Amino acid sequence: MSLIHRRLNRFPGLSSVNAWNFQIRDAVNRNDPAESLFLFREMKRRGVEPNNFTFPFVAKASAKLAEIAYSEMVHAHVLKSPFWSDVFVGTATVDMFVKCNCVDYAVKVFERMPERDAITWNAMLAGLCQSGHTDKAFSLFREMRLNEIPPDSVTLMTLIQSASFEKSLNLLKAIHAFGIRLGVDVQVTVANTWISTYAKCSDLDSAKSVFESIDRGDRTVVSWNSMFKAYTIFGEAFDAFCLYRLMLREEFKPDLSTFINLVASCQNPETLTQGRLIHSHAIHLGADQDIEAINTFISMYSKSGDTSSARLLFDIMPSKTCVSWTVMISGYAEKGDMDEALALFHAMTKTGVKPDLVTLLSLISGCGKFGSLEIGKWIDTRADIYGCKRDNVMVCNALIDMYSKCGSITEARDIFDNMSEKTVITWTTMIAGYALNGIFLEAFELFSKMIDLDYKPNNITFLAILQACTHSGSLEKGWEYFLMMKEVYDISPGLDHYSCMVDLFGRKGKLEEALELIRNMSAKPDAGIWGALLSACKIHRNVKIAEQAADSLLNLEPQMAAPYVEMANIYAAAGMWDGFARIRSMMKQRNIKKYPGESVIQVNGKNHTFTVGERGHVENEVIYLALKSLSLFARDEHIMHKEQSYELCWV
DNA sequence: CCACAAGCGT
Repeated sequence: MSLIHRRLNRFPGLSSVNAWNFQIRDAVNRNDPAESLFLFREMKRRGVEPNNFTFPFVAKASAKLAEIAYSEMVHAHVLKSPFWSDVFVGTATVDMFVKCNCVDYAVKVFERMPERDAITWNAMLAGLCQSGHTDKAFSLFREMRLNEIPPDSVTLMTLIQSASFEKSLNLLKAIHAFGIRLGVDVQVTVANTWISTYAKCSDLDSAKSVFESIDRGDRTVVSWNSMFKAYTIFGEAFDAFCLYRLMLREEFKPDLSTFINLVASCQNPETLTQGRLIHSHAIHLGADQDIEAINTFISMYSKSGDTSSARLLFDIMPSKTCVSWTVMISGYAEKGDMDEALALFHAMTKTGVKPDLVTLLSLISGCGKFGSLEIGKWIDTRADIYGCKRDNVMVCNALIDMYSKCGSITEARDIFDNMSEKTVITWTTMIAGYALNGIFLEAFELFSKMIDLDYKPNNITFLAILQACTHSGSLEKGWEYFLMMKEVYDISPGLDHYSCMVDLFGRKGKLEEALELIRNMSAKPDAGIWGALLSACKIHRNVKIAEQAADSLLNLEPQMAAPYVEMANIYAAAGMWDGFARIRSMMKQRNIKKYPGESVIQVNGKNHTFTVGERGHVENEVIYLALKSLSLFARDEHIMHKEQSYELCWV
């Protein structure tokens, strides 16, 4: 208080409103909204009445704080003052409520304003667009036009946000066309927004053509960066790299975002070299010291399989954020090194960095993928300690997935049952869990329950339920779901769905039907689908269809050994030795080699490799004895499942 | 004495 006193007394004119106004404005501009609001209260306490300039400043401060309680207070003061009808004050209030995520309040203020100008309309429009009230936004926009408020470039930018929110290409094209027809001045910023929004709406070509339409001289580094980001979204790492070279040739200076967007396009081992080049160029230009950039580089290395480079960068970075730790942890978790991931997690909490949702989710999903049930349980019991409540839908979904992948289906179901709020993903995960664990009746039951409760299944839900059908051999049920998907939910089946159906028909020996289904597909059948048909032909010894399947398969992937081997076996089983010989010579001619499959399992951090027919492991005898008893056990299980699926025929 | 409100890429 004394500090304030001293500061206030330094301004002789502080008895006047203006002096207070400047203090309040300065605090906002210093990015100290709390101080600004404090000064406002102090001013009121001393009996100085705010004027029409005071409120917009205070509203801006409250908008920055984004606390509804403060905003309501400011609004109450506005209403009590004679300036509530002022356009500036009203617009600032609308904006304040928008920034507090209180669109309803903003609308109320907007509707009561006796006078509005273009900025008021734009502010209101932004509120509706940003909060996802797209329909309301467009009806406001129509009203705006009826009131003959000419839309400007800000209006246009605001509307683009709604297209971005809806991820609707049609909407975006409509707004783009509208902008062109209206002749709104095309500033670079507008063009840059077109680029990134086209990319978000999955239209890379339009993004490219907008970029190319900007005059060379008008392009800014943001234009280039937006293009890199676009290529990254589409996974076009090489195009991004070529564009970067062009950028340098045209003597543009890359900035931090350039590197962040550019290196983000390198996500797999094939692009590792390119990622390295970009990283070294960033070092060369001194753009490798920023924490966010380093995080992106670490992510690039670990996703490309170069964990040691990732770790090196991680270890030498001077300070680490939650993202840095999370990127490194998920690098290990995705690779299956759960022990190292967990060790790093401990180190993270020890350092005092609080894990966030992403940290937990990547750990949990790693446990599921690699069957680390113990670690998974450990994280589960501590989830709320680390700031992620166990009632968080995403955490619960991940836990259901983890438990069911580890075979603990009852624990998965327990979480499912205790969730206060479920999404389609929750249901899908649970159904997939049952399918994976061979508990098909539950999967089907859950699916109908889900529909009874008015959840709308999506393409992944249908994939899960079709997989349940495939694994239980329930052809009729599968066909029913397949039709339901198209006819009731208007979801066109993807390659995976077709693959399931081909598998189902194939296993039942209905090879003609399977082939017919493939022929009627709208999309081009992929290797998985032909492969499913081919292995079905092998079971049911149908040489004719097998030849077609193998033929299509070899057209798609001529270097893949499996179809040759499969086909050769089919010929052999049918006693067609000339066919067999033809395949063998084809393999020889095309230099196709079949490597025996390997199976790797990690025990206590050591890799153990097994190949077909090989008995070289030190503990060979124990292992194969255990394996034998397991397969006897599995046979019993199998019979049980078969009975279960017979039951289904009566349902 | 001066002045206040809207939009945009990572």
